[in-house]
Amino acid sequence: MENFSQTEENYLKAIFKLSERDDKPASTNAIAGEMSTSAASVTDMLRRLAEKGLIHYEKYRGVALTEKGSKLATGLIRKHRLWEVFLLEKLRFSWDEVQDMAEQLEHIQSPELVERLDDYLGRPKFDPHGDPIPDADGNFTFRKQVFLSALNPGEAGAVVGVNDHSPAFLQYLDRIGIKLGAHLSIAERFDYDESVRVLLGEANEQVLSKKVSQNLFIQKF
Amino acid sequence: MENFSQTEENYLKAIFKLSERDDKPASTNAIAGEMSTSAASVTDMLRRLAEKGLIHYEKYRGVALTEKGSKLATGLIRKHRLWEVFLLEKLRFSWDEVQDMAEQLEHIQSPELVERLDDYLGRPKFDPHGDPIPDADGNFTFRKQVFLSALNPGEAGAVVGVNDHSPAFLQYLDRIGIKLGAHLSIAERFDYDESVRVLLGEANEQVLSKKVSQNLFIQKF
DNA sequence: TACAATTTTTAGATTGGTCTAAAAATATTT
DNA sequence: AAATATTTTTAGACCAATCTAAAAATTGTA
Ligand SMILES: [Mn+2]
Ligand SMILES: [Mn+2]
Ligand SMILES: [Mn+2]
Ligand SMILES: [Mn+2]
Repeated sequence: MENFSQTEENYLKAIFKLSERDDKPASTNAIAGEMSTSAASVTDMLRRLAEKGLIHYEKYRGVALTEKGSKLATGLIRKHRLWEVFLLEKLRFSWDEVQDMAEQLEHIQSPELVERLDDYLGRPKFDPHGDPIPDADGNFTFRKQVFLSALNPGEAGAVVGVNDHSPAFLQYLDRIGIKLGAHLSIAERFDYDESVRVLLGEANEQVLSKKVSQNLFIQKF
Repeated sequence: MENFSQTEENYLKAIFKLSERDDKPASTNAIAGEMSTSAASVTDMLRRLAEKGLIHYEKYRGVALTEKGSKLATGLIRKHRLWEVFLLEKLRFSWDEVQDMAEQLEHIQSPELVERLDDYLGRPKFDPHGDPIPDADGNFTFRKQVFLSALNPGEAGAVVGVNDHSPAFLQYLDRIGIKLGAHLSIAERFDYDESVRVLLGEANEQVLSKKVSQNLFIQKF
């Protein structure tokens, strides 16, 4: 397999993420936003990625990954998430600290290393944020989950993932005692601001804002 | 601390290695050889590195690292060797496989990661090839060692390092049963081709070529 | 449907890293 | 010391990745 630059790889990941989000071609502007770069730079790069057969690109029409591009992006996500597990499980970093390091580690080129790492970590299926880790063939484990905001009073479930990966949000969750696997049930929903009162575990009651409830993935019991 | 490109970092390492080897300024050609690039490219890069205060550079006079450049190079070597230990000890790679991966991993930017990794590995003082791992302050553990070729018949010691890091040499050592820590003594020296007959451990006798004996570091008993 | 707003692309420039070929400086040999 | 060989630098070019400003295309609205 050819090698690609870290920049090219980051573009592929960005396009993958955007297509996954909306399930339609990613726009130049959206990619520019995701990559914190100018639209002009994106157009340049799209031309190059198309030339290398990594994306389908028609001027003004947005872009989608080709099979090849998709395989590559999935591989990057696999590496990113495995390294996150390593940093958390083995080096004892917390879930709000791993992003920047994984962002670099995902570009290490060595198929053998990825497989050994996967083995060493016990072939985890999810990363520290609850995101699925694709297997070596690029298959994601699917999990039935809903936003906390979609639960009705009386319903209960386990926290299985976060939608917002920002350190600020993750640290907030640490602070109020919510971590992956935590059990909770909806005690009350306030129409006023769409906040919810939840019972966490046995005896910990908290009111969570609408924003928070829209960023927590719950697997219903 | 500013960040430098992987290329700049690799140049610093090359210069460090060359200065260490001869203890005098590194020449443009020597660096070009080390980096597998043209002398013209090296001259270009030297100008840039000098501008950034990483090297002392006078046209036609060769180059030496500044304090700043030396600190940086030492940090890279620290990372490189720690990652090698990780790959060997944790991921079970062999000593002839780790070079390429460590060459990439050494560029991961995160001081915290290095320290955690060091901790995780039990603060090793030497890497899988017997090379000393500098501590966080850049201090190398010094070890009294000689080339096997410098030993006389009757003398004995332990193999503590290799001078040649090529997979071919390391695989050869694996093949004839020499690994770090192995005990050996000189049974006989042949003037004809400067090869030596050594006793390895209890009962394993081998004749080693001049070339091999010049690439093994021995700590005398 | 025409005009305005927005998005996207193009044009032209810059920086880092590389190359080959030629010129200049240094080192070696006679 | 002069001639020759070697090393190093310069000149000029190329590619990847980026930028700003301007032009072109598309989309939304009156
Ligand atoms: Mn990345
Ligand atoms: Mn994650
Ligand atoms: Mn390297
Ligand atoms: Mn080593």
